[in-house]
Amino acid sequence: MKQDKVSADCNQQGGLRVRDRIFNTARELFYRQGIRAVGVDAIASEAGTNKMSFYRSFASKDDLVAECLRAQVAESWTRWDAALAPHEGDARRQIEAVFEMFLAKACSENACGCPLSNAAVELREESHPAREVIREHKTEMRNRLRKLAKQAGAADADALGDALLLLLEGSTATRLVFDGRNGPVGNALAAARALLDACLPPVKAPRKSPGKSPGKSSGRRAGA
Amino acid sequence: MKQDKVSADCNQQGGLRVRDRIFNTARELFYRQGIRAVGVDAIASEAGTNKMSFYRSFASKDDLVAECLRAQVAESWTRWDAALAPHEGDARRQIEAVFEMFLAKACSENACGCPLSNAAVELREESHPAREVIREHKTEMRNRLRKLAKQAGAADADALGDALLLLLEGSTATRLVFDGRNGPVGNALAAARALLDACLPPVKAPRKSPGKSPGKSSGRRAGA
DNA sequence: TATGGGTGTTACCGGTCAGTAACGTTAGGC
DNA sequence: GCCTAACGTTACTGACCGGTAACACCCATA
Repeated sequence: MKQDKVSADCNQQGGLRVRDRIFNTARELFYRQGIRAVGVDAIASEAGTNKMSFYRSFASKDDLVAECLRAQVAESWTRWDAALAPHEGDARRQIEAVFEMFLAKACSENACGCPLSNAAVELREESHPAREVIREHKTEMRNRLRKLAKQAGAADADALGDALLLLLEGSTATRLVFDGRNGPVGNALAAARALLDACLPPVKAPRKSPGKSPGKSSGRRAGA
Repeated sequence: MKQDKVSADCNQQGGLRVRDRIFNTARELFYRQGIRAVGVDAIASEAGTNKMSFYRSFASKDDLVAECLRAQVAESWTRWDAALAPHEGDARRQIEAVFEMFLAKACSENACGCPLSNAAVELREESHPAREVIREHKTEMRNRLRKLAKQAGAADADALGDALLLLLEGSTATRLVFDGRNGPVGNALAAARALLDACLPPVKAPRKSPGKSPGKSSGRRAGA
C-alpha cells in the first residue's frame, strides 16, 4: 500500500534487501548512539521498514548486535591485512603502517571509539553473545601485535606488543571525550615510534639522528 | 512498620542516612553493571529503601549519575596527589608513582575500567550533565600529565604527556576484556618507563645499564 | 506534649522496551 | 494464472523505565 520508498532512509541503500538495510542501519546507530540507547523500533524505521521485518531477519536484538560486531571484526582484519601487505618482510614498518591506518580511522571526523570496546562497556552480562566476539577479537589483536613485535626483533616482544595495544586502545577510548584534531590521539603514532626505537635493536644503515621526544622521532635509532 | 534493617543491604552501611546509602549503592551498581543497565528501582531496593526516598534525595537519575561521577573525580585527584606527595621535586619519579597507583587500581580483582570513560561510552547525548564532568576530568588529567612531563624535562612535553595518557586510558579500557593478571595492563608500567627513558634527558648519576625492552627497563637511561 | 523532618508504603502515570500474532500486499518465476 | 517468498501494516503482550501523589509512621527536638 503505502510502501512508497520516497522518504525511506536518507542513506541511499535503495537496492538492498530489507535485511541488509536493517543491518547497515543498526551498525551505524549502534556506533553513533550506543547499543542500549537504540531500540529495535528505531532501527527498523530508520531502515525504512518495520519491527516485524526486523524479527523476520534476526532472531533477537542481541543476535543482531553480535552479528554487527562480527562484521566489524571482519572489516577490521581486512584493513589490517591491507596495511601490512605493502611492507612484507619489514615488521617494524608493518607496525607503523597498522598504526597509521588505525589512527587515521580513530581521528576521522565522526569517529567515536572502537565499536567492540564500546560494546564491552555497554554489555556486561557474561552471557551476552557479543562478549565472546569482543574477547576473541581483542585477544587476536593482542596476539598479532606481539607477533609483529617479535618479528621486528624485540627482546621482550610480548611487552612491546602489549604496549602498542594499550596505545591503540587508549587512542580509540579517548575519542569519546577529545576530538580527533587536538586530542591526545594526535601523539599516538609518535609514541609508538618512540617505543619502537627504544625496544627494537638498531637497524644497520643509520638514516637520521635519534629524536629525543616522541614528537620528532620518525626514523630508527641509529645504533649504539 | 516493616522497616526492619535486617535484610537491608548486605554491605554494612547501617549507620548511614538514606541518601548516602543510595549514593554508595548507585556508584557501585553503575560501575559494576553499567549506568543504563541499572534502574532507579534497583538502586533503591539494593540500598534497602524505595524509589520515593530516592526521589526525595535526588532530582533525577541523570543528576545522581553526574554526582556519582563528581565524587569519582574527587577521589581520583586525592589518590593522585597522595601518589605525588612523597616525591616532591622529582617529576619523573612522580610520573612513575602515578602510574603505579593508577595501574594497581586498574589491575585489582574486580576493576572494570574507568567509571568516567565508561560513562562517556554509555551517555552520548551532549546535553547529559555527566558529559561536562567527564570532559573536564579527562582534560585536567591530560594537563597534569603534560605538566609533569614538562617538569621532568621532556623536550616535547605535550607529546610525552599525551603518550602517557593513552597508556593509562588503554589500561583501564582493556580491563573490560582482559583480566588484571595476564592482561596487557601488566606491561603498562614498563611501557611508561621505556617512554620516559626515551623522551627524558639522561640523569646525572647512572645507576643501571639501559634495558632494551619495556619489560626490563626499571632504571633511567644512563647517558649518551 | 506538640511539631516537623526523615522515612516507608502503596498505587499510580505515561512512555518505551523486546517480541509476537494475524492478515494484506507485492512481485517474480513457473 | 498461480504459487510462493518477501515484505508491509496494525494491533497487541508483558515487562520495565523514570517519575509522582497521597498517606502513615517514627523519633528527636523544642
